[in-house]
Amino acid sequence: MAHAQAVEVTPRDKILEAAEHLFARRGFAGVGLSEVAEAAGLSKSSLFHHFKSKVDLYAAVVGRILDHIDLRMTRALAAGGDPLTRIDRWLDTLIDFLGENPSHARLLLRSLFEDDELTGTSEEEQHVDATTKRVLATAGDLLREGMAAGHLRAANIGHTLQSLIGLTVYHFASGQLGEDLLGRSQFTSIEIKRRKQEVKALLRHGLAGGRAHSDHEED
Amino acid sequence: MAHAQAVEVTPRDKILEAAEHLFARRGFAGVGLSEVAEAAGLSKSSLFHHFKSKVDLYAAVVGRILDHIDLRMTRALAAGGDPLTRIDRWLDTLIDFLGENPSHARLLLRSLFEDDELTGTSEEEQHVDATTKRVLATAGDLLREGMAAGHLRAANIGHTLQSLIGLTVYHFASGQLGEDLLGRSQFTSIEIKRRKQEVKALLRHGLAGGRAHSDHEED
DNA sequence: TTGACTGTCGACCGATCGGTCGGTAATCGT
DNA sequence: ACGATTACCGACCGATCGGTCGACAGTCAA
Repeated sequence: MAHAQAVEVTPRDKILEAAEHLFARRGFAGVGLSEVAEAAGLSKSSLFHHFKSKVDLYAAVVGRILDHIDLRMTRALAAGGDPLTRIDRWLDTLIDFLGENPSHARLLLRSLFEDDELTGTSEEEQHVDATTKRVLATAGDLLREGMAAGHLRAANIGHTLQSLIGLTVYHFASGQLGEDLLGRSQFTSIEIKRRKQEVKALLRHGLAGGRAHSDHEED
Repeated sequence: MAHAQAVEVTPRDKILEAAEHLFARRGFAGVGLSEVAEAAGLSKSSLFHHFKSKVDLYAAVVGRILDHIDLRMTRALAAGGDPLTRIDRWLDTLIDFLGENPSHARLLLRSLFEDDELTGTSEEEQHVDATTKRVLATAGDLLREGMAAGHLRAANIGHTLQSLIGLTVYHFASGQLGEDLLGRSQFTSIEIKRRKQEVKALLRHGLAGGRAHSDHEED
């Protein structure tokens, strides 16, 4: 038990870390493996000892992020409560996760674009697909539950999920444009907190009527 | 006036068209110029006669899309009406545009990611920046106007713009995932219409309370 | 001590990358 | 009729791409 994997940072993890940064910034095709190798402190040949191809490495990077999301979402929902409370906690957890690291949202959004062509037959890629579906199915169930209980307006589930992704993942993936619109980085703790407030307010009241509506609620 | 540019499809346009498709699908780094040349029916060397570099071509492609958006948005707002009507028309116009061609939203979203590094000193790239800022500034003014008139809840302008982009551009850029969630392509006329309804409903009522709220409004 | 296994590496592969160059055919204004 | 300009092309460039291969050091079980 001298070198248990608890503390030790394996070379595989160093590669994944470096690759995550690079893929998030420049995309699958925009990153060379020599670059990844250098950032990970290895030679290019050594990468192929840990991953059998570039697409395999990419899938592993995306899969790791999805695993984190899956874990934290599941944990957030397991805490119980009525649907509205759980949706709130679900949103908080998601936004916190995306706000932790600028690479996360970028990579997730990019993976939507890229994997349309990345064939998708390897084990790692199937895992990505399965985890994505699992996370989204859970969120869909949550919405359905809220609607059935009358806490949520009856809306199209698919479109609503798309809206939630757009409101969260896009925001933290928007890079310089988002920063310009906000006046400061999306990833400062104050802006992360504000994003939660704005998204929740939008989901509660829409954009309508400061005057005609009750606006005495605050977070 | 034998060959006025009204009807004629210039080779430059053919290149832009081909490049738009390809860049939208695989991104800046993922597309080779030989591929663009072939799709446009030209040799690679000829590309450099019309565009001085790859980044110049890319900027021209993005710029052309932004010009279309700018034109149609401006026209939509010029028709007048109270703020809520104009916001509605602004949304309709945007969603119609994004729904017309799957490349549009993809390319716009991709350009957010890519241009963080694409230096941005050329004339074409400055034009892209300027047009983006103009479109967003117009939309921001529209929101401010609606809030000042009391038609809209007082919300953070930057975050609200981000939300609107997320609700529209992301949706049409989401590719296979969005298709899976919807059960059919985002670009069928029925799903485009539905997206308008769902976004507007979200902006009007939020997600809250089918039971406690009035739900007798329909589009 | 040995043989198997793991991790790392440099050298190398064919292919493709963005881009240059010199030349040719057509079209233009004068 | 003619020089200039426009559009296009094939041949070519150095660099980099993803990926392979054989060698070498370290660890561990037998």
